[in-house]
Amino acid sequence: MNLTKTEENYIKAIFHLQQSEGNVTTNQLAASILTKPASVTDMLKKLTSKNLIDYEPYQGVRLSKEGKKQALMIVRKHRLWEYFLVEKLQFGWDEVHEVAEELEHISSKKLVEKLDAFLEHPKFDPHGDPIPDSNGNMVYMRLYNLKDVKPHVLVELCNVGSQSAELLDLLKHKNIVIGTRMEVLRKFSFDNSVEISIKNKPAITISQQLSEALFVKLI
Amino acid sequence: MNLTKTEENYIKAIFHLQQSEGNVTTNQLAASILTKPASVTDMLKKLTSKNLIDYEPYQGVRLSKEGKKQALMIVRKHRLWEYFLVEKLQFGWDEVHEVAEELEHISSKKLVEKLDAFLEHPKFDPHGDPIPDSNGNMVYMRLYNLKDVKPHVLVELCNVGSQSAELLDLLKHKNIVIGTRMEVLRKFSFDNSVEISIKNKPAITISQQLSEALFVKLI
DNA sequence: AATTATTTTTAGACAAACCTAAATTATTTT
DNA sequence: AAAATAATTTAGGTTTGTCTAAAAATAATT
Ligand SMILES: [Mn+2]
Ligand SMILES: [Mn+2]
Ligand SMILES: [Mn+2]
Ligand SMILES: [Mn+2]
Repeated sequence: MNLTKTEENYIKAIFHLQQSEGNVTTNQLAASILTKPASVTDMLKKLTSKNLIDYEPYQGVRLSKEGKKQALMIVRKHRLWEYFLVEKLQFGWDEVHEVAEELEHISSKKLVEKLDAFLEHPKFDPHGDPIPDSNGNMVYMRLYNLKDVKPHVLVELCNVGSQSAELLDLLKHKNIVIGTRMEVLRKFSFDNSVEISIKNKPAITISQQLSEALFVKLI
Repeated sequence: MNLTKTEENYIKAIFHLQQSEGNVTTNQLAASILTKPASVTDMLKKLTSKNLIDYEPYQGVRLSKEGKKQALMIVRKHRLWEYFLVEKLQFGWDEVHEVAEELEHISSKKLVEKLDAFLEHPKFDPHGDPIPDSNGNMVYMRLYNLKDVKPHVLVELCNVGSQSAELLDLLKHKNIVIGTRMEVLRKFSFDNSVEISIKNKPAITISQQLSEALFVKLI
C-alpha cells in the first residue's frame, strides 16, 4: 500500500479539513491543495479505489480507517521534522513548514523511529501541535482562545494560530514562547485588547489580533 | 533552474559514471538508473535543452559546467545526510544509501547549510567518500587498493569499495573502521591473502576479496 | 414550483517519465 | 569492403497528475 507524494498530500489535506464534523467538499480540497476541482474529483476516485476514503459523488469525502492511519503517520513525520529543524538546526518557527512539507514524504519507517528517538520522543511540534506516536495516538488537550479567557484565570500558551514570521517576531519581542504561563488581568471592550501578566514581569497589553492567535490551556 | 527528482538522478548518475576520462554511454546510464536506453535518450534531449549536459547523438554525454555544479550539490546533500544518519541516528553503514537517495532531493539551500553546520562540516561520509563543500570543492586524496600495497608500508583505511551489510559485518568483527591504521606484513600468492598488523594487536590475515574492498592512503 | 446560481463531475487534452518494437547508426568480424 | 552484431535513436503508447470547457447535480432564490 505505497502512496505517491501527491496521494499523501491529498490524504493529509482531507485529514486536516475533516477535523471533527462533516464531510470535506471538493472545492475545499481544491483550495487547500492549490489545484482545480476537476483534478480533485479524479484523485478522489483513485483514493476510493485504494480504500483510503469514503466518497459518494456530490456528497463530499471522509477518510476511511486506513486513510486516517496513513494521515496520522504523515502528520507524525511532518511534525517530527519540524521539531528537528527548530531544535537541532536552529530554524525559526516560520521557516520550517515548507521544508517539512517535503521531508514528510520520505517513507522509511526506520528513519521515523530513529528520528523520534534522537529527538527524545517530543510530544508537540514547534507550533504546539501534538505529534502522533508510532501507533497514531496523540495527546489531546482542551485549548481556549486567549480572547475568550476570563480575567484572573491562569493559563499556559500551548498553540499558535499562525506560523507567520510576523507573529514569531512579535512574540519574541514580548518574550512569549510556547509554555509561557500568564494570567488575564482585564479586557478592554473599546478595542478588545487584553491586559495580561507574565510572572514577575510588569503587566503588558496585547492587541485583539494577537489574543486571537494564541491558544492556551487552563492550569 | 529547478530540476525534477528524475533529472537530478540522471545528472548524478552521469557525474559518477564520467569520473575522469571518456563520455558516458546511453547503455551505461540505462543500467545505472535501472531504466531502458530509449528512456535515457529522451532524458538526454531534455537535459541538453536545459544546458546541463553536452550531448551529441550516438556519441555519449558529459556534464556541462552547470551540470557538474548541480551534480556536486546533489552529492553534497547525499553524503551529508548519510553522515547524519550514521552519526546522529545510529544507522549502520549499509542502511543509509536508500534513504539518502530520497533525502538528497530536498532542495532547501538553507537546510543543507544548517545541516552541514549541525554536523560540524564533516569532510567524509560514512563510506569514506569526500563531501563537497558549499562551493563544490572536496578533498582529494590519492588512494590505493590494499591488494596493491607493498609489505612494510604504513597505511590508513579511507574508503570501502562496497556498502554491503556483509562487508560491514566482517569489518566490525575484525575491529576495522575507516581511519584504522595498519601495516601490510606479507602477501601470500597462493590465495592472494594479505597479512596485516593493526597497532598493538597480533597480526591478522585478510582474504583477497576483503583486500580488494579496502582503499587506503599512505601515511 | 420554477428559475437561477453554485458545486461537482465528465470529456477531452497535455506534459513528464516511462515502455516496446522498429529503424538507424556505429562497430566488429569475416 | 561487405556482412553481422551491438548500440542508439525514433515512433507510437501508457500512466500519473494536471488542466479547460461543457454537462449534470445540488442548493438557494424568487
Ligand atoms: Mn507534503
Ligand atoms: Mn507545525
Ligand atoms: Mn536519488
Ligand atoms: Mn556514501
